[in-house]
Amino acid sequence: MPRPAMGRDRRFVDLLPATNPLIRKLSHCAPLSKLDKNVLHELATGDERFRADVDIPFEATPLRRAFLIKEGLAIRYRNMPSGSRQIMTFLIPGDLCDENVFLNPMDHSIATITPVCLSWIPRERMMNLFLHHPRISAALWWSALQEQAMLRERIVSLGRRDARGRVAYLLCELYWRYLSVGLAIDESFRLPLTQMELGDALGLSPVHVNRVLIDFRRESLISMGNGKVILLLICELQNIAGLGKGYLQLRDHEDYPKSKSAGR
Amino acid sequence: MPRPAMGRDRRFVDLLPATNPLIRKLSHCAPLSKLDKNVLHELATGDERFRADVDIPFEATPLRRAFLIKEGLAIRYRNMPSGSRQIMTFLIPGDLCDENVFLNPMDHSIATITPVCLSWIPRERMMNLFLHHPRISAALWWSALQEQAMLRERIVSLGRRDARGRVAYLLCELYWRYLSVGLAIDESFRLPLTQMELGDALGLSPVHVNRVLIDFRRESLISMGNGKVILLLICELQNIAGLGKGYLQLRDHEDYPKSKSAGR
DNA sequence: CGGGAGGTTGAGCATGTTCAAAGGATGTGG
DNA sequence: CCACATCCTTTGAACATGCTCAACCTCCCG
Repeated sequence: MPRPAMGRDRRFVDLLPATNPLIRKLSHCAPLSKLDKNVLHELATGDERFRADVDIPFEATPLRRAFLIKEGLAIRYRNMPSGSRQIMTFLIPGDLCDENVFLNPMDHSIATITPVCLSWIPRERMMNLFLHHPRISAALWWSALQEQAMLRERIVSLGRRDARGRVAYLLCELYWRYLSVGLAIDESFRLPLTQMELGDALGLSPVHVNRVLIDFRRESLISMGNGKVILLLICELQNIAGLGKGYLQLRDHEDYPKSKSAGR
Repeated sequence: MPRPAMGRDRRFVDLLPATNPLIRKLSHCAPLSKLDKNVLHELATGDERFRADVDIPFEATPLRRAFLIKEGLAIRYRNMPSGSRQIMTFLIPGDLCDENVFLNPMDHSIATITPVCLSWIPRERMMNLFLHHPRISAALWWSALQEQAMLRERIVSLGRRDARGRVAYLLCELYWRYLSVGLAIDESFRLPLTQMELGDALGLSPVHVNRVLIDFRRESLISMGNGKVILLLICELQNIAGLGKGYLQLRDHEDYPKSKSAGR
């Protein structure tokens, strides 16, 4: 039986997003005007590229700023004194990361998994958003709340799901997130993670991740290969994760602000 | 040896906060003008009181709104199909909870632990904040990011800390949070949780929580009784949790917006 | 062809779980 | 004021899920 070899095949960049993933994501959060979208489009300035498997440096730059992932996959992680590592979050295109988030300098680190293209957002430009673009402000807040919900869901995973449930949930979460920025096709998406990285995200040992994945494949729940995953039976995966039917789909705004425009 | 009886002594309400905890919390996030503070003060309208150990109902009200905890302790939790429960978050005075956060209707529930006093914030008033009070907007965003950091820290707990580390961290987190809204005196604060509830928050069984707590007391790290905890050796607790010295203290804004006032 | 990274497999082990029972504290009704 | 009921804590012992360690395998790439 040929090995699926899911892991490091990191030469590819993401499937091309038709539209700016940040705009796409925030559009789910609040209705944005043309102007808002333009502002967002010009928010993130010069691109900077990073190789795979490197830390994104911070201390180098004294001034704090945010950045936006444009392409690639990164992680927010923390090394424990014991030598183990916990991956807190995967950062995918469209994700915004404010360094101010660091409660303490180097509370954690951010590293690339694949090659990453990101662009920096100076502090004052971020502030201008709040001063002059209330709908974007609302969208940012709302988006932060959605991310909170995702983090809470991961807390549930680590707290109360067994290994199978955790793996199943992670696959679903990543699928939904990629879907919401237009980077999943059908039930498949790129997942260039080693089993060790998966373990570090799931609070499991790599070998146990391995066993679960093998089971899932044997049960025809998923199929992997070439750094891509296909979720063959999403419903069943949700079941294993203990989620109701459409559990974590990102819900769009409903009654969100029909505010008067607030141009710069 | 007399039992410390930490658990249910829920008759007391919180120590009286000298000032509005929300304002107190957001002041850490961005410099607020007098006006901002007034707005915040009048943000949350009619008080509503709940008994201990009841769910806060939502479906009853079709219109979505947020609420603010004014007094008491509540939890955000989820019941798993298996019958177990995961507590995602403790809600303490000053915490804002937007029902929109629910990614899906009843994605999870909110229940009181002690008697709780909260007040509702209508949707449109929330929106006005973003339209007319940019510094508050920024503070809200920033506060949401801080909460994210807290959630990530809990992910680390559940993913990579052993039982002792989890308990130690939780105690520190609650202590810091109470401190930031002025509800901790010295190293002690009210903790009206049963060991079962602690277990549900920590992803541990109640009996194991028990054993850890007993150890901690034997080691004179903490002291409990009457629904109060005293952290006798915070440094050592942080060590056990694998945190550096001042790890999770809430850091204040530094270079945050010195924006022009933006009165209504 | 050789080396390295990652995947697979097995066996013993450990942390934390489950189940069960008993002990204190508190509140209620007789 | 006592008896009882309830809720929480404490303790012990068997058990289980997932971990560690170690080996081997496979693929890819230089």
